[in-house]
Amino acid sequence: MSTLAQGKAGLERASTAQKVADMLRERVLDGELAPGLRLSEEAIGGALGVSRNTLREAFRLLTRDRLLVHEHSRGVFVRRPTGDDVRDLYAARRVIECGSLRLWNDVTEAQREAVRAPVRQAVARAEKNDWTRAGQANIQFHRGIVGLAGSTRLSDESDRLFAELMLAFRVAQEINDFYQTYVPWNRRIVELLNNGEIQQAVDQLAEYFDAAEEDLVGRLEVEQS
Amino acid sequence: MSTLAQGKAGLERASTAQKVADMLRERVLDGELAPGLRLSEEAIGGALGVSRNTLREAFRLLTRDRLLVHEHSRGVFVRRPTGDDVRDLYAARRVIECGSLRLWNDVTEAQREAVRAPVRQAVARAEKNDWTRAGQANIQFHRGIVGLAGSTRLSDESDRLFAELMLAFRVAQEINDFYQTYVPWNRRIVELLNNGEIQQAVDQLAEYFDAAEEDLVGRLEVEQS
DNA sequence: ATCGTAGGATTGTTGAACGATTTGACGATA
DNA sequence: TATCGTCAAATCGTTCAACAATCCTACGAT
Repeated sequence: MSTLAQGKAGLERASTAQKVADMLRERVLDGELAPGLRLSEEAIGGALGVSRNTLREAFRLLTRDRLLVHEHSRGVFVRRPTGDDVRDLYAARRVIECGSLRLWNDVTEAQREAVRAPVRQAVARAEKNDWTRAGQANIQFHRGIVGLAGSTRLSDESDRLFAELMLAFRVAQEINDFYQTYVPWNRRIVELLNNGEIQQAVDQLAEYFDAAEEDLVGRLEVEQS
Repeated sequence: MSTLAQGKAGLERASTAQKVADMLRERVLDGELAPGLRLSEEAIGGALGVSRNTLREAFRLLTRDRLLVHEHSRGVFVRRPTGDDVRDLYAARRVIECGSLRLWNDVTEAQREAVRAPVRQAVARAEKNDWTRAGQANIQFHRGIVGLAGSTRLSDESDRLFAELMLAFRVAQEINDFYQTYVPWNRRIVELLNNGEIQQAVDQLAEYFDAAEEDLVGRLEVEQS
């Protein structure tokens, strides 16, 4: 029964460490815990009402997700992506997303719609100048692309890359206006896909990555000083 | 100074949890800790002389690497990959490695050599019927391919995929004879690359994945019962 | 201004403790 | 005989307190 299988997910009690990690992840991604900030075990543990041991387990989880960095005997810090990190990030995205996009003709219609729908949303939100939500839709667009590959492992890793990129955006102070340039670009990619011009769509996506990377790295190195 | 930079890596004291995780990782990958086995906190912790808290940190690390699975209030187990896992794994590898291979003409000669050399090694070892080392060289071949992308994040994730695949091999009981069929295949791929026939090489690699996946899934579902 | 050095703060790790959950065996019931 | 509670033992989840190891800072000495 599918209903029972669904309920199972809800039944799985999340461990305290997992819940703490989820809470901290949100705080990091929404910017409340800024990149570079040191997370004191005592302070955070006290504020959240969990023991140091449990908190350290949560830290390990987020360190593995590359949201925190762990320095021996110095503590954990909110990751502060560098220009090199961003280059590495985009090198990975180029391979993953361009490779996934090439599968366009081999996937289900539902998978294809998971690429198209977020672009429509992004366009609509951009017209209302709601750049925050437009940005979220943009991420959904890229999640949809990776989803074409049909691998949860690949999708999970991509989610980590996206999260890390969000941190880089924060360092570069370009939360809102970044997507402005690229929404039409995404729209064009979907058009090419709908016309069956897969190779052109892949090329466009690659160019998008080139431009986005250069832009972000540039702003980052300025901020670095 | 490069010598100083090298020394730095050695200076970084690894935490106890990290060392324990590394030791357990070896034991899992060399088969001493078989897939499906439950890892008692008390037994393992006692044998290794570390406290339960530290051991649990190590477990978290390996769980994140998908070598262990954590079931709430039941403990951690050595992962036992299913047919679906293998399909997911290969879906990811197809995208990552085929996408990386396409970059053949855009990378340094050293990167290309990191693909060729392991194949020569694998061939030499296969001639001596040293299938264990031939298998290791085969992995180096695929690591080399991913390395073409130049992303440590992508390479790290691929290493996790490889490790998980080793577990699947163990469940399928096909440690030694598996690579026998595929060594010549890899040789052919390198030949195509050297001749500049990138697209053909990518196609061959994709076919290799198809065959390997089908083979492995088949043996796995037999073993499942 | 640079270089030790001592002291305080924080992390690394341990061991014990106790509630919560799972497991498996033992009967009771049909 | 098969199924269903019930209960005890084992194990996990989490906290707490303690101490060693390490890092950071401020203070002098040169």
